[in-house]
Amino acid sequence: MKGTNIGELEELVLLVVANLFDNAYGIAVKQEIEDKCNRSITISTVHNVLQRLQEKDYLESRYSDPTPERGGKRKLLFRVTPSGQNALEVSRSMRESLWQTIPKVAFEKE
Amino acid sequence: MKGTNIGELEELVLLVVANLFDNAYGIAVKQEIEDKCNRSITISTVHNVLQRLQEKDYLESRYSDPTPERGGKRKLLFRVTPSGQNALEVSRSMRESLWQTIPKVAFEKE
DNA sequence: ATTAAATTCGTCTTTGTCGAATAAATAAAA
DNA sequence: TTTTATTTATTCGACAAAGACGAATTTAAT
Repeated sequence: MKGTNIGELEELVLLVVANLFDNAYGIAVKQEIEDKCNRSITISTVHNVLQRLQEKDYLESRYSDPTPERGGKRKLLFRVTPSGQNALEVSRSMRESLWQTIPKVAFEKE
Repeated sequence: MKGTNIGELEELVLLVVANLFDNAYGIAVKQEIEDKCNRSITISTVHNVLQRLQEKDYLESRYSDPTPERGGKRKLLFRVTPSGQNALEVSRSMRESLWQTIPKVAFEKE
């Protein structure tokens, strides 16, 4: 079922891109995931996911200008599309409604 | 990284098992996912995920007695473990905190 | 040339998905 | 009453999609 669903890491990356809104490129996303989410991840994994999200039309991208620092080549900047925003909202509300109906007994220590 | 992470479907199934607390077996989980989550899924997929969640120690199981109805063989009933509950709470709060910090501009129509 | 910031490529593991096979119970037929 | 069919349920084997990484490549400043 290629393209319809949204994986766990894909959702996380989508949220992080939204957070970084005007500076969302590979390395920044990696940093944010490691800092805010306390989870280690390699840069190639991040790029892989960013690319797949773009293929699914949940992200769009453009190149920035190079920056005047050593090695400061242009960055591929990402932004969440309306479709991506929708996907995020759908999975959030689905899960929240399931949380609301969990009977208390389900989580009781016996 | 086998065993540590929790996939998107695994999380959904975990939430559904919590919802069905004393009647969480394969077919009931399948029904619940199709009804409440508006998503079609086969019974073998459900069983596969249930089994993997048990291997990860996020679910535990026991057999029920057979029921006196046609074909009413014993069911394998699942319950969320404390570890599974924790996994659910961790991913929920991680995502919620990311939602809280998304700048409004990120989701503005241009 | 060398070093640094970034992205792309190729490969492998884990998760998601299904069809078909098997098992166990009741009901119907013979 | 024993055997055949039907129903509820789980297990098995295979493959596709998502997650993950190391190494290679590109582009810019020193």
